[in-house]
Amino acid sequence: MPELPEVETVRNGLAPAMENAQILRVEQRRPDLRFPFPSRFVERLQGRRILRLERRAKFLAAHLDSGEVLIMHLGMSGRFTVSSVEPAKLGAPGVVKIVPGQFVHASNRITAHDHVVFELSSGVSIKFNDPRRFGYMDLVPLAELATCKHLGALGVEPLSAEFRGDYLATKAFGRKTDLKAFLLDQRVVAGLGNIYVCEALHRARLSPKLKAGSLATKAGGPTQRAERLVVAIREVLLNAIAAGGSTLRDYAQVDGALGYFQHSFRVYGREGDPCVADNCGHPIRRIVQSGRSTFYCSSCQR
DNA sequence: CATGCCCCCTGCACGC
DNA sequence: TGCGTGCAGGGGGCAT
Repeated sequence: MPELPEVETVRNGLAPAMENAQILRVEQRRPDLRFPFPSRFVERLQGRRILRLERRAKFLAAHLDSGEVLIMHLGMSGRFTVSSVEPAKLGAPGVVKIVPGQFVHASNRITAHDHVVFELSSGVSIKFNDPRRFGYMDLVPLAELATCKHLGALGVEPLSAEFRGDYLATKAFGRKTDLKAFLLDQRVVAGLGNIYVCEALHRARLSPKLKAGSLATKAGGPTQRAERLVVAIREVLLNAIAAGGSTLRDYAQVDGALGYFQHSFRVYGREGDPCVADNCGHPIRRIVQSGRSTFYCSSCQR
């Protein structure tokens, strides 16, 4: 699920409960997720204080007062749920579930696929639930954070000042791969996934089947396509974050005010629907690239 | 190095 | 109702 806007939304939801809180207790309910948990995982967390919670690409990074950083990846189906340990104390039903940007009431009980539970001094317990177990957690020293195996090869953050047409052109120069696959490559742009690549390409009016190399001129500079793409990626991500991300599954008790960017999709999941671009109306097509669905308008995306 | 394919895992929607 | 098939927001690993 979680692409950059969803992870950013989860970070925003978790940060108030996690930052400056002490980890009182950790329950690790299985030996591995996608990868084994690091050795002595529970012991290295319990008693530590969380200094701050950051997002990098699709990762969450909780900086600890031990000098280590807890890295968390949500994979496809990872979710965090925050519930108050003692609801009465906080004076509310007090139970908040953080799905991509959505806050819904959740039970305090352990349910299927709850793999990790953190109990914090801020009075909440935070559960990590991940049915498919493509997510994972790791602990790395702060000094090695930027170069560790998880973050070391990542490209620039698309919402940072370094993300510009000339950056894309440099990365794309001479590349024969599809523009779609190029943008999904986390070493190029860190945080895009299948949905937002489709949406950005439509907004930039670029075909997902173009060669990535067409973002660079023969001299290696940015083409007009590269500049359009930068603008479109920024715009779609900012709009999605403002909407609290996208939620593709239905939840019984959803706070409708959050996580509604799925209603703003122009192509994703809309095969056969008329293209909403001005004066277009051409039916949206679904094709498969790199083994994943691509939705696009073959008329206005060139 | 770049590229393409398979795989990890569970749940769900759909067709018969 | 039950069952098989295909597909899902990610990305590591391996062959070519």
